[in-house]
Amino acid sequence: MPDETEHWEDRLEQYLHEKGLRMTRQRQVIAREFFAITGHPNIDELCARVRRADPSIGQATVYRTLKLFVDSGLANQSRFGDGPARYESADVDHHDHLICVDCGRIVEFRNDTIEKLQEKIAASHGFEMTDHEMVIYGHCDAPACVARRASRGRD
Amino acid sequence: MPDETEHWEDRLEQYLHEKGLRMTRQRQVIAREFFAITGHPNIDELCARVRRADPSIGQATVYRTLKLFVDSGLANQSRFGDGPARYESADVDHHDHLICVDCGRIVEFRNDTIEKLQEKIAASHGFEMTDHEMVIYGHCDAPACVARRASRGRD
DNA sequence: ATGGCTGCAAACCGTTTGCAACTAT
DNA sequence: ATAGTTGCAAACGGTTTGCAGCCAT
Repeated sequence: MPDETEHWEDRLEQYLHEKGLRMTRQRQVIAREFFAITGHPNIDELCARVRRADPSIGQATVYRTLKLFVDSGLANQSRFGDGPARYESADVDHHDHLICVDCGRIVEFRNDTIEKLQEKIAASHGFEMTDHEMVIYGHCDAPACVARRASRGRD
Repeated sequence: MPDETEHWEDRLEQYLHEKGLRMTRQRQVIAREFFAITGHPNIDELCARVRRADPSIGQATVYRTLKLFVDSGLANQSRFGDGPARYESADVDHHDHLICVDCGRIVEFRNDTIEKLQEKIAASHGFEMTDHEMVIYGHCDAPACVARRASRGRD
């Protein structure tokens, strides 16, 4: 189990060293921008941010670097519905997602009862659980969403 | 709530009629093939089967027809990991999926405690749940998978 | 100097769409 | 007759990849 208290700088450096890979200016910039974001950026959003810091960085490099982060365990990839892949730092505890089908707001939650049940369910079917995804879709209580729903209901 | 005891023939016909749409030879063939499958076919697999029955049916029609089934509530779409969309008949009770990361085997399960917890979690965050997806990934106990894992563990 | 890394553009793959011909109503 | 439907092929959007040059080691 990785030491979650280490900073991503050290963890990334260590991973690169282990694998004989190299720390580059691009990887530094992408990592700095990525780990500064609290949220679930997709590649386009990340690309925009990265390019504000260094416009010369190509989209392909951002794709390749995020894949590197996922492989190294520094980031997690999620897919919500049909949309593009979204990423988040893995330096926090595991959690699942709640998504508003109206405004796209993403809320994180964690429920230990469900986590434990998942293990149990997997085991009862002869599976050794390695991972899981859980996304709940619904209408959130943001004023704009409630209003939109009310006016649609009237039609 | 739709009457689950009606056959898909009637439900489809009713939906088409409601929406002013038409029953065509292609839709009949695709529906017959789709509802005869127990499993989670993707478009390619379905297409292959449909074309065995009628080689003149185009892939686009299969895509459009499955979308129709989903819109009508006759089918559910799922996405597992990165792969293509998979479909299954909605004429059975809701369930979630357990997928073997080694062989791709898909096992269905249902757990009412989790279902109820999901509602509660959504509500506690001010969401009105409309849907949810839950996929557990793991290593299954099929002999081939156990063997593969054992030999990989030795490396 | 070596071999990993980069940006670019082209390829890829699942899916959607424009179109002219066709067909269920 | 009307308007929905079809097959085809082209377009699409997100992602990956081949390549020639670049740069960290």
